[in-house]
Amino acid sequence: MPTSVKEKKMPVKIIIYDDNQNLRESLSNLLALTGEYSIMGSFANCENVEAEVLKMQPDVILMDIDMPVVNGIEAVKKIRRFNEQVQIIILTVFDDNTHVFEALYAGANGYLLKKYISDKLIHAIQDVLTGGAPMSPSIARMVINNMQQPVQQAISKSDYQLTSREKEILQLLAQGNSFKMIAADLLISIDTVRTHIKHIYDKLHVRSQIEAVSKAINEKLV
Amino acid sequence: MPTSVKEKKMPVKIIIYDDNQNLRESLSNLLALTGEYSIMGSFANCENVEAEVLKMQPDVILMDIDMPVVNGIEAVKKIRRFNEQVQIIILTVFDDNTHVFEALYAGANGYLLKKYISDKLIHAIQDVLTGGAPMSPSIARMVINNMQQPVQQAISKSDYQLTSREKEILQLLAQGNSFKMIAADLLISIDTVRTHIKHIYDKLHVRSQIEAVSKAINEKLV
DNA sequence: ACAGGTATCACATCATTTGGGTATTGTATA
DNA sequence: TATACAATACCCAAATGATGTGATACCTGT
Repeated sequence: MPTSVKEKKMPVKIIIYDDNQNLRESLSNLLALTGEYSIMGSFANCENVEAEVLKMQPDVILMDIDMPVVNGIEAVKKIRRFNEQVQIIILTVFDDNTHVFEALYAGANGYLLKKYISDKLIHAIQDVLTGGAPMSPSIARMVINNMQQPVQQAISKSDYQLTSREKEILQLLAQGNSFKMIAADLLISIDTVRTHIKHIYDKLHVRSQIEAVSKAINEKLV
Repeated sequence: MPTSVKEKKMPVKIIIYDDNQNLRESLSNLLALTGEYSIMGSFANCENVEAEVLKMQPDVILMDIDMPVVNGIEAVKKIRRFNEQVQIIILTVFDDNTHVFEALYAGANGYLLKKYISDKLIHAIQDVLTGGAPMSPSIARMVINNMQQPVQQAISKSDYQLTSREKEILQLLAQGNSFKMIAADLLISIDTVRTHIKHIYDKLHVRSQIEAVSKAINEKLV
């Protein structure tokens, strides 16, 4: 968890990257109104993002995605190579899967659609500073759907009615143990292991160790 | 994306599950104030959740987690077996990883901490109905951190300097093919397959098929 | 032209796995 | 109580895999 809770008094240092000059000025004005934020700089592109971040040591960066020369996602990656602390909020018009996930994978802390700026930006900045991750609701939905996918496969998947002993043995097998090692582990004879494994093969409709392990791991049976 | 946009006029049908009677009444009152919501029912436990949801066909369900008999996460799973449309918002005091992910995996659409109910509940209900996923900011942060993990593993992962032929053979092996089948597939002799596999074992530091396949799949080499 | 790496093939030996069986015990259940 | 199933154990014969040693051929870079 980030540890960027500000001490009182100290204004929050912010840098803005966006190629639209009007927007940069609007943001600066909006943030200046509160008196709690100090705009260290605002830039139309990310050509010198590393130097700028290093020099100004901002607490928060507001980052557009679609900019000339270096796009915002690349810029986030560059920043994250040397700075894990700064809170980065993406401000963009893109609400498609690709942009959202690339940005979050790259290391962004929040993702706010531009249409919500006037409503939510101040709140979003407070969120990231207190360890939250502000996202427009539609973005959050995409993220959740993304994490649910593998599970929905899991739900539809049958478990082949393996007994608990058989699951145990399949698990040991999938971890790379030989019959002999499994027998030693479970304190039973190797022939018993063989019998269980024969039953497992029958139930999984496979004919060898390798097929069983492959199927077990791929279908997350273990 | 969900298609539960309500037509005007029709009030939004809501069911509440929470074992705290005071909270159930507070929620009902809060929602009744606006006149846009119709509380179809509120229950202290999920014993008959399936029948209730089937009968009342709610648009939104507000679900506590910690309830006697059937907990909220199990209830979400039960509901999702027959109803994909209803929007489920978890209302809970739990903000730990386990509860959050289990709930979202189970099929919840939003996750709101109880301390934010007065501030955010109305908004959260609007969110889920318009395809959003309301989450408390700290919850969103957990979700994002979770999705960033696998990538960081991926980056640090070594490739053991396998040649392309070796990777090809390892892949076929991990799909459950015997040496014989691999040889037939690649139109080479079984002894050649053996040799490649010997080299693979050396490079992966393993001594058997299963160990190699287990390592390959778990480290996403294939 | 030579060294190093890759891909190919062969032979031999020993260990492990597989595919048929059969059988005993205990537990749960119709 | 009779039946079914899970877990245990054993046997035999055949297939497959593990390991070592050696060899040929083709690139690539020096």
